[in-house]
Amino acid sequence: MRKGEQTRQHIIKKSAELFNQKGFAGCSMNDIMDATGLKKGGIYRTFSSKDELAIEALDYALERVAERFTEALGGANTAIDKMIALFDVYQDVVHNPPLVGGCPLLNTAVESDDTHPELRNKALQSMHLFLADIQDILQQGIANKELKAEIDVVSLSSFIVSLLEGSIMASKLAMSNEHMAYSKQQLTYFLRSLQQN
Amino acid sequence: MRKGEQTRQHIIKKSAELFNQKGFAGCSMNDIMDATGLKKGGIYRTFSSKDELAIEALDYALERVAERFTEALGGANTAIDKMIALFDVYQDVVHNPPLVGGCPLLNTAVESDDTHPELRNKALQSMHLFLADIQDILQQGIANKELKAEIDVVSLSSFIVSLLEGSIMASKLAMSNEHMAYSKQQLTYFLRSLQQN
Amino acid sequence: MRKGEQTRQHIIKKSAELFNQKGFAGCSMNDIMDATGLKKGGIYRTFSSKDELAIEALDYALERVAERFTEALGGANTAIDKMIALFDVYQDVVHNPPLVGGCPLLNTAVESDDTHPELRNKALQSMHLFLADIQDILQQGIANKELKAEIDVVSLSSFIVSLLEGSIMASKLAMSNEHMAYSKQQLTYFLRSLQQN
Amino acid sequence: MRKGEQTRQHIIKKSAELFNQKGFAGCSMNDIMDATGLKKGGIYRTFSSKDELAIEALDYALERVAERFTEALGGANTAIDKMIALFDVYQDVVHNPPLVGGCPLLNTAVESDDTHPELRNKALQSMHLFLADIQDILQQGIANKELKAEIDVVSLSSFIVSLLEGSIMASKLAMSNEHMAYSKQQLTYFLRSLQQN
DNA sequence: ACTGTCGGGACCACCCGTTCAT
DNA sequence: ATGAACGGGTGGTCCCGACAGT
Repeated sequence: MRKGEQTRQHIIKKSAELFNQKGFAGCSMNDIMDATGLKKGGIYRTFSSKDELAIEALDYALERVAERFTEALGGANTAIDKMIALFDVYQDVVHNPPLVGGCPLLNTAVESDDTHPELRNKALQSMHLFLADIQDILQQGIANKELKAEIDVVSLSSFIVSLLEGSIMASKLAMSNEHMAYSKQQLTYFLRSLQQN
Repeated sequence: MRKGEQTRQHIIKKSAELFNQKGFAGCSMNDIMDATGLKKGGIYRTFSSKDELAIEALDYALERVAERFTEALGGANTAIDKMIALFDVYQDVVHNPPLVGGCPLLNTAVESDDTHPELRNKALQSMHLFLADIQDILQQGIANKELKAEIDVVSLSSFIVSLLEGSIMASKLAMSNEHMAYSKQQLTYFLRSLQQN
Repeated sequence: MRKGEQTRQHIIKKSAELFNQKGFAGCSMNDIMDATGLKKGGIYRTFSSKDELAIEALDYALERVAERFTEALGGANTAIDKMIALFDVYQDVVHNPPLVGGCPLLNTAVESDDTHPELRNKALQSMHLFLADIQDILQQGIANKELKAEIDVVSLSSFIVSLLEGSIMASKLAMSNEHMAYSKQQLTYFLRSLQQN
Repeated sequence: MRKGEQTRQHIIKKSAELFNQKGFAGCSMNDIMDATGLKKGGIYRTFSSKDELAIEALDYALERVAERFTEALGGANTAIDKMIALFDVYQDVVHNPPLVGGCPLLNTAVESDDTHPELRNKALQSMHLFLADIQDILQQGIANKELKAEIDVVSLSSFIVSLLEGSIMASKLAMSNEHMAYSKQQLTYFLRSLQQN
């Protein structure tokens, strides 16, 4: 890897964490300078604006989290187990989240929905991909006769994503993983009621 | 109401809306000046800092939303109906939310969890109150033999709040109320499975 | 005069001198801070941008010089004497110009002709006014039978302005008033040849 | 010509045009990078600073214009015709100047007289050479009995240079060659009055 | 007594001319 | 001749304190 590319990745990684913790508006280029150890010139030669950096950092953050979901899904067999596995990715969101600062999809969505269309769109696309993956898994579960055929997979996948993100918010706010655990527990009950007997 | 108190309420109302849309860091005192029509002196004589204003504005915002929830609960009879009624408060979050900018609990939680302890605490207290209300209702449902006795009301209430907030995030992000509707639908199925037969 | 208006005039005066010496691009807001004794906040509350300040400062500079020309013209009787009087305004351009830095019309024209349309326009309008004044005087000279009737006043006035401005440039460059004096001398010879005998 | 020398000349030519249009302070090294197609390193390996480049570029610019004057003088026979020929070099200063951006002597003199002694000196030397050339021609005219013997050639040459430069300023400002034409016309009248009969 | 004008100073995102290893 | 980095400077905004006019 070329030197510049290394620096680029370094900046992206550090700023992804900062933006995810402090938000786009709440994080200054000085913060990023301090975190990366670079000076203004070094950052601006790589990224032409804070906006551009934020977008690349968000891409990075969403990818890192997506990888963690993919890993988690790989360790589960049934559709229900896979849904539960999604919650395990954030089971210790308070002390050991997949990305420091919590879920970048949630953070970006909430900050940028009324203010920053470009970031909003990135988050939206990410949610669509997430929903599509979950729909595939549920469909598979129906095909495998694990789940009842009458399930509305579009509705159910939306419900699962909303529950996951809401639980992350609640647990981070309360600084306690209990809300993650409760949601996972209730979801387990619910999904069992959707099993084909 | 005294003149000063009127001004105070006016500032709070306008700034609550602004903070709820643009966030604390993303909203300047100039924005508030423009929205209220007052000058710096007028605002600073009433509130000693942006922080203080933000806190009062958040109180206001949380109260307004709480009122809407109380109203909604008043129109429902059973525990299950009441839970569904909560989702109806945000059923048109995209075009007609109880407060412009969406849910202040969600917005504040996400922005301030890593940055602003005072706001975080307000949001946390609000969530605790919300959870307690829901727990009471569920308990009542159990007492009334509407709901099964073995339900863990702490867990279930947490699950419902998480689902509600996550749905708000998803619907605002997608600029479509469908996610609210899906969550309400799935929750309805789930709660039926918890009914005492 | 209100306090703010005093400050405003103070900023305009100081920055007019700075811009006239160092040019628009060559003069930073920090230079203006130092010269005025104010900080950024104090300047930017009065002028919304460097551009706006530059325009007001140029207006001021052009007016100050125009006053000096008007004064000089008042002290002369014949058209020829008035033309000579114009050169006397800048006769000690090296050590005692009407505005420190030299002629704002010349300075602005040369710096902004390819770069800053708004300033260019101000300078152009000023030149048009100057030309019109000179034309009036020449016309009067013809009417009074001081000057020959066949004189092309448009052409002659343009010639006089060009000569004046070119002389200012030459004298400032050489740091010697001799070029002003030479031009005045030659112009005197020339105008005598245009006298009606 | 060696490769390095070619590059050097390319940089000088392009930057001479840029400096002549935008001025020294108004033109950044990035502008020069863009115009030359070279990167920072490539420019700084050839010139050790922006100052050094500006000086070399000014030399180049002044030489190019001097060549044009020499050419023009070659096409004229009498002293008076030669003086007129000088004005023809800039007769279409608006659309076809000898160097894009206008007269480098004028531009440099006006920008640098209060700010950049080194550039100022270059311009001053150039004016001295110019004045000397004109004095020679006028002296020759006197020797040839074309012009009256009592002419003060120092004064007259200064007058002619001032007129020429002032006309360039006026025409560029007005974006019309008329001021050049007027000055040439009036100068013609004047010089005729200096002819030996 | 109260509202708004005025100003401070830290900070903002970003660009500058420049250096140096490659 | 380039690509990478520097660090101070750019124009401009921030939140806020002080104080003057009514």
